[in-house]
Amino acid sequence: MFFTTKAEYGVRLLIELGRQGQDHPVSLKAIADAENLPLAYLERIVALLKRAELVESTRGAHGGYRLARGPQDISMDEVVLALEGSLAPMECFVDDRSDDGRVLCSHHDDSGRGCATKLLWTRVQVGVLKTLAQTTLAELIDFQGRQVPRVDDAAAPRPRAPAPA
Amino acid sequence: MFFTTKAEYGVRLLIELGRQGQDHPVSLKAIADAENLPLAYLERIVALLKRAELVESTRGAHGGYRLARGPQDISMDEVVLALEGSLAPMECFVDDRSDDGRVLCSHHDDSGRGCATKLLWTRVQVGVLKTLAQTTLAELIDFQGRQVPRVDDAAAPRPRAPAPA
DNA sequence: CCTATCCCGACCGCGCTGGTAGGATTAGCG
DNA sequence: CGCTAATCCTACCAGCGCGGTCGGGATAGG
Repeated sequence: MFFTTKAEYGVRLLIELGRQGQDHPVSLKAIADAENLPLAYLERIVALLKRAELVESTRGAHGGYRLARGPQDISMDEVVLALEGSLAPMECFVDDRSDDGRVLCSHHDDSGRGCATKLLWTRVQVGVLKTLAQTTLAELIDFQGRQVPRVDDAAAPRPRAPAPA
Repeated sequence: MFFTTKAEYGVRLLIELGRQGQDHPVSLKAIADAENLPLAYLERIVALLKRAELVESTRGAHGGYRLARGPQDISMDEVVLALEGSLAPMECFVDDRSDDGRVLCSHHDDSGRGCATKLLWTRVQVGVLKTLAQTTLAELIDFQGRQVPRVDDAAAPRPRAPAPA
């Protein structure tokens, strides 16, 4: 499993916020009901999004949350990073918090030569980060709008058997 | 964490086998010593590789393991798939074992509309699978050979501040 | 003041990961 | 014919992180 439900729920939450528009705050209760998610758990998740300045909150009665920016300005790398902490593909990767979600392998040398898996995990990580960065919240909201359930709606470069049953 | 140590150890194991050449079998003990890994645990890992027909074994004294094919014919998607089971980015993705490691989301509909995160996770998964498929064992072995420790040796498209301290 | 909401910290069961233990089987070698 | 080096197999176990709950505090509208 790459990601935990934190990422899943968090993204669902953002989508729900995006659907509602940014004029009025939406209560967590409403989102929890709509998406059928545990409210108490959502509270902890939305806290992560707030710390990352992806959502803003209004306290008190009729309060709630709203997106801090337009959905087209929210890319998924920020979101997933905020929710999951870091995106290390492997345990030995250690966060250097330079600017983006890059992390580095801490095995510089066991037994003289460096660890060869570094190349592999780095490639994977860069790939994932790039994929996430290229997907915006707006896309997901839009996707959910159309959604006549269809596989291969993603980036599915599979020129294969075109004839279904 | 994307991957567990099974993937890490398994890949290291294959690299070690690749370095030794395919003429004589290499004992797990030797690999465990060279890579400083727990032997008993390696046994369970190599069993996965054997089931996937990535390595072959010779029993008895002076036995051991060797690669089932040349390192340039072993791509990492096969390897990681064999070691980790499936590559589902999210829990709701369920293995359909069609031909490659693709898996599908099982939430076809909650509350009418389909789940919007599907687009995101599918993209990530396809990306990872592609990255893995494009990396061969031979590359990793070769990479370890050169290895003057260097970040940005992977696919690092970051034209940024060129001047370090 | 009451209530809806955000906020925060403590707690907890469960499953999986990483690792161990112990033994059975197989094959080269003296 | 045993000894020993190796693969093989199954059961076991501790620790930890995930997913989730609980209780209560702060805050603001009616």
